[in-house]
Order: sequence, then structure tokens, then C-alpha cells
Amino acid sequence: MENYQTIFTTQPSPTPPLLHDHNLLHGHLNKINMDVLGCSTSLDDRVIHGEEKNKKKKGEKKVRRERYAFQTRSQVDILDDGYRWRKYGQKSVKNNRFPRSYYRCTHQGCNVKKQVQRLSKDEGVVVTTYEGVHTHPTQKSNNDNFEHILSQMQIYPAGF
DNA sequence: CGATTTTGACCTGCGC
DNA sequence: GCGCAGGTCAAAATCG
Repeated sequence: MENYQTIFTTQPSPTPPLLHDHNLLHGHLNKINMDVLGCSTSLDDRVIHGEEKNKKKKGEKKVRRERYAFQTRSQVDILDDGYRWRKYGQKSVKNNRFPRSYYRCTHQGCNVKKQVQRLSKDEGVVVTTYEGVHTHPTQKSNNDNFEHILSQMQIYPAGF
């Protein structure tokens, strides 16, 4: 899982299907040439049979959930992106002395997850990985939030 | 008092 | 098959 590939660099992407209007965060990040990292990992099936219990048929639903990660330089782990997140786990990863936190969107029917991880090498850098697309708008004003995020983050140089 | 966090147990994929 | 590593569950604790 450490093999992150840069899918969006300093070049406008050909508008991937998951960049909906809902996902204002990613859209804005893309607009400002944010260095967005992506990890294309096919979603495992236990999430599916965990959320939908009566789905016995396997392989029928090829729910591929895209994951988008970006690095920010921030003092705080949790960046307020306008959504409400409920923490559901925390694990310590190898080669990292900082634990990784797991969050889930509290909105009903919206199973977007995100992971927050701090680099052990540079503890000022926080890696936030989003998984999935929100199926609902944010509750707060997005512009304010986004500017708030921008004030907290710092673009990480591409090609590390 | 309901919602959220904490935290260890549990589960699963993968490499040996 | 076993053990590790990462991800999730869930009950208790805590918060607002």
C-alpha cells in the first residue's frame, strides 16, 4: 500500500468520473494544481458484504472505489473539509511510529472513508487518503472551508 | 442522553 | 498452514 502513484500532477486531469460537483475538495485541489496522489486498489469484498448483508452473490458487484491521497503540511491531523467524520479505528503501521486513523463519513448512506497518517520522517506532513465519493453535499459553506484548508496546507513538491 | 472516541479483539489477504 | 500486517467491529468510556 506504500506504492502510491501520482495520478494528478501539475496538469489538469481529463476529468475523472468521480470528480463530481459534490467532491468540491478534490475539484478545487485539482484546479490549483495540487499534487494529488492516488492509489488504485480494488476494493475488497468484505466491505460489500459487510454493508449489505444479504448480498450473497459474489463478484457481481465490482465496486471499485477510488482512493485519493494528498499530503499536507499541517500541525493538526484532522482537516475540516466540511464533512462529518466518525472515527472507527486506529492502527499503528510498520515503519511509522505514528498511528493511522480511520474515519467514516457519518452521513447515512454515504460510506466514504478516509485515513489520516502522519509521516514518521517528517512529522509535519500529514497524508490524508480519501476513499469513495460523497453522495451528498457538504453542510457548510465550501468556499470558507476550502480556504481554511488552504491556509493550513502547503503544496508538496512533486516527484519525491 | 445520544453521538462520538477509544481500544483491544477479530477478520482477511498475502508471503513464506 | 501459519504468522504478520493492515483494516474493521464493537463495547465501554467519554464528550457535549
